[in-house]
Amino acid sequence: MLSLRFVSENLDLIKEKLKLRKTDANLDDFAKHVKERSDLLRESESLKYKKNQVSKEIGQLPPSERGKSPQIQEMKAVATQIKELDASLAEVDAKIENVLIILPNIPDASVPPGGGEEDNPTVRLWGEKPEFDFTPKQHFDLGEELGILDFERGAKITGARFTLYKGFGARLERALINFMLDTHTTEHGYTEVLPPFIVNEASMTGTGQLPKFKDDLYQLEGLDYYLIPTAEVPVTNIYANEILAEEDLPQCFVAYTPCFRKEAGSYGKDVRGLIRQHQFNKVELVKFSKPEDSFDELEKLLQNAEVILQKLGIHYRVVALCTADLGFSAAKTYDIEVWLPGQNAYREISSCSNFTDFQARRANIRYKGKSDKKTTLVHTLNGSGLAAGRTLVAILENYQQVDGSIKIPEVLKKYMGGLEKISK
RNA sequence: GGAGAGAUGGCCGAGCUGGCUGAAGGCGCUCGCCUGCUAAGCGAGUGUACGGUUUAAAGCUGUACCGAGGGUUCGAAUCCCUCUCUCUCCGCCA
Repeated sequence: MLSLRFVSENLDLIKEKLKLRKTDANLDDFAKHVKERSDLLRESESLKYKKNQVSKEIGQLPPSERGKSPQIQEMKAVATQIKELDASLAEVDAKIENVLIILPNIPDASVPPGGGEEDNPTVRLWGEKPEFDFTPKQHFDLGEELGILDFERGAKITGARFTLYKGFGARLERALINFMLDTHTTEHGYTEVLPPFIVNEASMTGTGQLPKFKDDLYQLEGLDYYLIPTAEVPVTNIYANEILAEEDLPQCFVAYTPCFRKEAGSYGKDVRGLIRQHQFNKVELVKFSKPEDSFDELEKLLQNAEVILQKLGIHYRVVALCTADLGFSAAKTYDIEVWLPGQNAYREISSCSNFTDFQARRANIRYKGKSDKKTTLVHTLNGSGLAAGRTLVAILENYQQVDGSIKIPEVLKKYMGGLEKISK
């Protein structure tokens, strides 16, 4: 969320930025409402001042005289007036809040302008596309033939976009999760957390999923509880409504969680295979940083995520999301896109973002300076490190052999009990 | 699920027969003094948000906040209602 003050003082700038993002918001009456709010607030507060003063005077009267004090009648009227003013104020506040809460973050100045995915510039490439002297297969064919991925039974148990992993398929996914967690905790200094997989409405609002993206979430019937679409939600909310000490920043967390997404509006996209599931596993990196450090922290976080693919020896590219492709809460985002030879395409495997103070304002996460003693909103960041399911896809497609077996990447062998390859 | 107790400032902890309580007292922390150093001691300070004043900051000032939301009252941390969470006991359970 952007601050009321910032928005009301920069309406034209906001409109301009919204255009870049290709989003729309009705800001027509905003200035009017802000003025109205400030008038009501002032009036209400001055009446409250009067009421407080007079009430104090009444309290000082001897008890015998209190009952007949004309001031009581007078204050009765004032109290009614205050109640009416506050009711109007609440109405205006709600109008303002309804606009602010669905306004996206402002893209950072370094974000490339663009109209869509095709305008995302490539920041760098790592590794090379592997050469095959046969036609590489797609992961779902490989997985089914090896008996490690069972899409039909997943669909039977639950429905479309749910998959049953079996044998070394299940083991490989677990190996990846452990490999990622170990790397980030022991080599990159992140603290591992295992958060709840169900969160309340306040948490979802804090990170920006609610109220705008309710359709993408699984809500538990009759409750204001939701299945998490990413660990970003529970982990960022660790510090909701807290004030941290400056010397405790930055704080870096890594969490494995399953993620649950309705994928509303993606019918017909990636219908086969593991790429787009309603439930998938992900290792997520989350940071809380001082404002002046957050863009440096983003670069580090991105590199921490890249290391996973480097260690796995899989070719990828990093793209910077352009203004139109940026997510709702993000000020800047890099995507890591892994090479999938079976698909002959790069596919997103991680998204690393700096949310600046956008989520911190919603979730009310601040820190107190050591010298200046001021409280300031922190900056929050996060990125996948990485999506486990898609990483498994990348391994199947990049490490496939002509006989349909899968070589195990060196770094994963110890997590696979020394296994060299998965074969029939 | 049943019965009970509780939720106060960074922490502990009073207040809870309504007004003098933004909130006693202690601890912690910060600054100053003192001491050869440390400890002890002395003095002052020590929440957040929003608004007004100000070129700006500081300062001054107003409002709100004693788990959350409503209510009663001229006036509520204190009374009433609802909710959330924590703890104890019983039941059930991985």
